[in-house]
Amino acid sequence: MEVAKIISPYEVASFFMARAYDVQAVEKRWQERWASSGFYQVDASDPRPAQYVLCMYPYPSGPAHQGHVRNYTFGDLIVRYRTMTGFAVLSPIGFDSFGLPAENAAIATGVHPRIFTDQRIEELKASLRGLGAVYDWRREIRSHDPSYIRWNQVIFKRFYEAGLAYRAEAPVNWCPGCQTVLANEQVLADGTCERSGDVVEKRNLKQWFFRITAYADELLNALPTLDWPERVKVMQRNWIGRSEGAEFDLEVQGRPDLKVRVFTTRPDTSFGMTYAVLAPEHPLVDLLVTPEHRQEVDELLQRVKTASELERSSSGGALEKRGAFTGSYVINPFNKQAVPVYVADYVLMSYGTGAVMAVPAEDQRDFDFAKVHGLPIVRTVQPPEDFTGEAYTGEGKKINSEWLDGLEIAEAKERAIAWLEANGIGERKVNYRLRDWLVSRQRYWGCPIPIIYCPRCGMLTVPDEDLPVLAPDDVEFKPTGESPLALHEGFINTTCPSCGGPATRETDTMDTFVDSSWYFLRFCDPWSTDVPFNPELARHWMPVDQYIGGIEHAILHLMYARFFSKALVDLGIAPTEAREPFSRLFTQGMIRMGGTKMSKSKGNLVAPSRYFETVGADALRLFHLSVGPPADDVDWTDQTDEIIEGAARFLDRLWRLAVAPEEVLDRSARVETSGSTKAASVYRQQDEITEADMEVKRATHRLIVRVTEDFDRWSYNTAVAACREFANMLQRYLVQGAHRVVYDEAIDTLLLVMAPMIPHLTAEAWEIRHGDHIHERPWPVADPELAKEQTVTMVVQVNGKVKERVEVPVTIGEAEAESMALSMPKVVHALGGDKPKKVIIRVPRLVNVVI
RNA sequence: GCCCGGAUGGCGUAAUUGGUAAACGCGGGGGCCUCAAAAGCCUCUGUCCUUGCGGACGUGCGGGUUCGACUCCCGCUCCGGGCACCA
Repeated sequence: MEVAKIISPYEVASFFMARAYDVQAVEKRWQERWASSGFYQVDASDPRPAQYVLCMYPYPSGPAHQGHVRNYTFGDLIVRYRTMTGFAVLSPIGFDSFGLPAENAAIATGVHPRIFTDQRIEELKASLRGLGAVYDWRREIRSHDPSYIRWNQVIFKRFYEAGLAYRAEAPVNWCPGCQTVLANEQVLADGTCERSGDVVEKRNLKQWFFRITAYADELLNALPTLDWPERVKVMQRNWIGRSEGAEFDLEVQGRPDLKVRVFTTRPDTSFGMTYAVLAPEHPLVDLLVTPEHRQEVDELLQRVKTASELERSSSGGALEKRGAFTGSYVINPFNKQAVPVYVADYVLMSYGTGAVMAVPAEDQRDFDFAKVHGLPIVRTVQPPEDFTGEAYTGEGKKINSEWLDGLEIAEAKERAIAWLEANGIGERKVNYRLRDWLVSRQRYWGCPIPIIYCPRCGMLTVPDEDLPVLAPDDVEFKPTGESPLALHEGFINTTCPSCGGPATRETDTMDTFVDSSWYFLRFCDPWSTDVPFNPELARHWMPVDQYIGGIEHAILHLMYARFFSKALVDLGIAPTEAREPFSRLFTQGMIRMGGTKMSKSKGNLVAPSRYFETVGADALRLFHLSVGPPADDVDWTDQTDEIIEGAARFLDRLWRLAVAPEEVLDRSARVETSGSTKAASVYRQQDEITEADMEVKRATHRLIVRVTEDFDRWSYNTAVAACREFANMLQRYLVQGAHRVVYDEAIDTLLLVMAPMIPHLTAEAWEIRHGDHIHERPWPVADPELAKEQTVTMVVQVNGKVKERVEVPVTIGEAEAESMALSMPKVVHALGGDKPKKVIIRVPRLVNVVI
């Protein structure tokens, strides 16, 4: 590394007073330079290898909150670091700008959602700039931009044409608070809306769906190939919920025209079926109910219909399983026995066939129901002798199962399925918990679904040349809950693209998760006007090398985006490289306050602007990097401000070390000499390199190794610790008399490795020292010889307890280490003249004398 | 209920392969500088016993493996998250 050209402190006496680190001015200056220089704008023609680093598309809710700050600090660090290591890093950003809050604000204040949203975007952009995060702003996308809406609608059409989008009547989750349909994923376990908290109701409506289930197997099978946090992959696996089993028919006694089809994952337990159950919504219920049981069943159905999701699931538990006997019987094909058919709300119409064979001995839900209704229980698996539970689901040998007796479960399953298939009664079947994605929303502030209904021609898509279909601006936002689109005559009424006659538009808009399901592809080519994005440009950048976001998107967004990517590849719109869109994912922890969620009032207290205006963005960034592992949650406490101030103090000290070393000396010298004299010079005059100098040189190269390794393993907190430790050492070195060449290399290295973390200060200090831009410098490379430790502390133990520590060369031999250890007074004393039983030597770290 | 994480000083945390537990920081104590303060600098800070030297204990709890365990194994407790009648 070249010798730094530093402005001599002797030239201007008041140098460091004049050039004291003015946080606000320096940060502003560099933010403007990064914005205007185009340094972080990259194109596919760039000769450097491509990297794509992306933070999740933010919803613009106004100024950034600390969760954003954390996210974008990590993202910015990677962008700057990878750029320094020689990559052309694509770092785009945009805004997930459709959604309910803007529309609710419009209802409350009358301000149009577009105006509201654009204001919020400007506020968020200001926060991002204030943080010093760098982006290729030319590529900015907003969901509500007509050019984006257009391609959203084109993609919807392609999905529709390929059978991936369809319209169906379905019982949907209706939130009375939001006055709209919710996806299953937006309904919490207790049956309330994740957004408003209202109890969600069931309604039957014609809705638009995306056929994500067509990709269930691929979404599941590709998970192991992804470099994602294991827990996110587990969540996705559970959400897809693949289960293997068999589906088969049960003949209805006395009704040769009817059959009840059931799905089971345990075909081996079929001999233990003692009854069958239909979901209340099952179409056969009406046909199977005998007149004498009609009233009882009707009462049950009535209760189920009015019961909210909440009641139905919470009462579920174990005991109060509600059900009624239909009066009909079905024949168990395995043993030809007739068993009663019940209707019960613990069976769901939406999974499998909506009907099950009940085997109480091997299924706890069936067991609970059988107990309440006095139904027989027949074991088909021999439980262990000490088994004290009710239903037994463990391993064991088959019993009471005729030709399956004595077999293990897995083998019995295969035989049972083979038997069903051979006899034409049923077959092997795989079911998924994953449902198709309901995308219809009865809302204004979203992407309109490009469909026209013609009384003569039926359902038609809007021709490509007429896209985008845009929502009209002249609507009234009223708290009636109905979408303004459904009330706007000018929007609804149109002409049929086929026959030219009068027709009406679809008034539903798309779930905003649609917008965020392909934006990362549009970022590759946000300028294209003839296709959603140029596939060659997408091929160049995709897949995203590092995707960063919150754990809260582990299931929904990440599943939808994977589905979209696969579908777009199959439709020929995206290149195969995009099939799995995010090769590496990092999910950061959440910011918590007072142990729970951030309240609005408290949330305001931690607005980042408060720190930008005082300690500066670098201090806030340094705090977020150092407070703990990036994946862990952060508790925002009383201590937090003090830690941030500590970060600011460190920055001041780093500034002095880099551009005003004489001040460091001055401040320390006052202690050393009680202020009577000042050292004559910052640096030692002698030219020879001493062992102390070599120690600093070696520490410098070790710093490069440490920080680089820590960056690569997402351990920013330890990278910061390494830098602080190094700075502490440099300060002592300076006070004790530094060799100028060694010191300059050390401080330059420290600035370089911290440049991705605290870009403003390092850029300013570097410019003063060298006159050029630190972020355009290459990442430092350690000399492996220098990075090696020369000496190490060897521990001498007696029976595993540390007795002595001694500095030894790393090259120490076993014999030397042993004799050194055995001659130590404490070891000699412990031995008391005896020979050690055993000596364990692990050079150069440890000798353990066992006596 | 099932599936994942996690538990280390007063606090946030570190220990990358089974080898010095507590790096780095926050807070706190003492000191220097100052008329004084702020800032800065130096220093101490796991617990207990001891005047000191030194010693004992110490990574949620109980066992185990090992010369040696924060780390591996078995059994628990508590906390956080996900799923929750998915047959």
